[in-house]
Amino acid sequence: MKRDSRLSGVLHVLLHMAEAGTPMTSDALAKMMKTNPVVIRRVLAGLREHELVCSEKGHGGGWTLCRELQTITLHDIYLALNEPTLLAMGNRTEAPGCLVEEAVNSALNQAFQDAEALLLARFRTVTLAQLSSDFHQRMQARGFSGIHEHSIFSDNDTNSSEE
Amino acid sequence: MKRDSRLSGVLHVLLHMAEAGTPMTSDALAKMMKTNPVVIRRVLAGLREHELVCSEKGHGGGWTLCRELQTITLHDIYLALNEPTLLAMGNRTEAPGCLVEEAVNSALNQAFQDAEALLLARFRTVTLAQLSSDFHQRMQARGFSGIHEHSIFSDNDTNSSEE
DNA sequence: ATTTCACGAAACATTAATTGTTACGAGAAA
DNA sequence: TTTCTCGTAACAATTAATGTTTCGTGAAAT
Repeated sequence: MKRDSRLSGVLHVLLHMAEAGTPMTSDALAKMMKTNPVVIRRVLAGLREHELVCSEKGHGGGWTLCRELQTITLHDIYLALNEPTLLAMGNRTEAPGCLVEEAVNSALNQAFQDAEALLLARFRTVTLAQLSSDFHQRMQARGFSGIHEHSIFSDNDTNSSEE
Repeated sequence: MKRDSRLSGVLHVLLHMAEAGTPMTSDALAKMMKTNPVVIRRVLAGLREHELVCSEKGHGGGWTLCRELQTITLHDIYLALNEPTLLAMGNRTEAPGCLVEEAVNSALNQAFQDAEALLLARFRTVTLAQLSSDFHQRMQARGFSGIHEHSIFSDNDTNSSEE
């Protein structure tokens, strides 16, 4: 079964937005994520409803974070993504009339619920600020000199194009 | 994202096989699971490779459990299903060149790995014998009198058809 | 022997979910 | 008034999963 990478993708996007300081367009984000601008808008529209990001039209418009990094947890983002499925497995049917099915569901549900609870608990403990801090540490470790250079984020990002 | 219910389904099937005593045909199992006999064969073929079930052709043939219930854990079955994905979410890319991505992956992977480990640990502790025992307790609780009746397993199962 | 029953396996079809794309509208700045 | 950007709906493409058909093989019943 294929894994949903929207949470991972959104985190990537939000951290880049935090670094940018200025609004980032759907086009720019789409290129970073190697996807389509409309897909970016679709996902960020959900975050906007939860007031995690703001969008502005017109010249100089685009997407910005509208809350402090340290106030946004992974759980907030998970909620803003509309609580996507966490586990790839589930029971065949709920509301079974079959006693075998009931016994099976009961055993599996205990395991599934505990795993979900663990994940959500973790999500609550991680803030965007922590991820950002981790990112900056990695930059230090890679010998970033302190002021703007090419390829701050990656060897592939070409957003620091012609200057 | 849709959940994979093969584990749940296989458990259902195996417990019914355990109750039956005699070989069960793919057709009979398919009707129970409201699916196609070929689908049943596909799934059980994997279990056969791991020597959890045996199949026999011809009259009186079908599928039987070939190990004792108490020796089969959910983890054995999970392995026999070829270790299906446990979590519905994953990282956008591994092997990132982007430091933001690295920071994100690192944080998420910790949570994901812990949740997976929890699930697998649980799977190791549960045997088919326990599920079977749970099933029998549920039968008692429903007032099963002790000898064969109609609808042992469910109000829907029509395998105890004309007698 | 022949028929019937059952699995084995490959090829193909269908379905459902996700993702990508196009097109057009509306607001804001240059 | 032109350009930039998001908003939205409709549509297309892709992919994974599931279901179906068909024919082959072995085993038991007749």
